[in-house]
Amino acid sequence: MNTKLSLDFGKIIRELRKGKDISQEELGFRSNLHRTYIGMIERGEKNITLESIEKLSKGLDVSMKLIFEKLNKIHQ
Amino acid sequence: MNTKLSLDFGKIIRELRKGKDISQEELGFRSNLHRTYIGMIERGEKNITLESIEKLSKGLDVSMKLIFEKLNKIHQ
DNA sequence: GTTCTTGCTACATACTAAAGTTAGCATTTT
DNA sequence: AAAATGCTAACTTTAGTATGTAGCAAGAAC
Repeated sequence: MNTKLSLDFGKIIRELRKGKDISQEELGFRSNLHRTYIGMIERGEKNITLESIEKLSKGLDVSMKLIFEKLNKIHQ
Repeated sequence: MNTKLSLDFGKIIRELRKGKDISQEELGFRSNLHRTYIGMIERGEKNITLESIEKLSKGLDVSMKLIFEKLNKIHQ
């Protein structure tokens, strides 16, 4: 992957995770995704699906709406 | 699939498409996705990826942010 | 009023690209 | 040194593409 979109999305996830001050592993637990997969997402290497976006949003305790509001600001 | 999330997402896409008064095939052309895939998404049968969400949003001429605002209202 | 189109959608199947999951080790950071 | 992250590689599952069939509605047409 590594498209502008996946890179921008990863940046937002990393920013939100750091804002909560938790590790990739901890976010992995909270969102039921593997820690290495979290890393791939943050690096923009994967094209995440809707279900996984929802898992991440729950793990980060934010709404998907918020994620896309942030994405809207930095993307394009 | 056919999770609550994919069903809710599909409902919003169908609603937006009908609002533009275009067919699944026409939306397929505009978003560079296959016509049958548009149908599957609207029926909640597939777990769409971020890239395809962006394609759909461009084809529908709305922002991803708007899609998730609408999703937020009906989902959960 | 029953036959032709015509357009749209549902649905089945099959293929191939890539998402999702995991393990292991290297590298960076604190 | 320990904790966190990067990175690779292998594997399973599924998204996404493609083609084809069937059904339904509306409308025109003879």
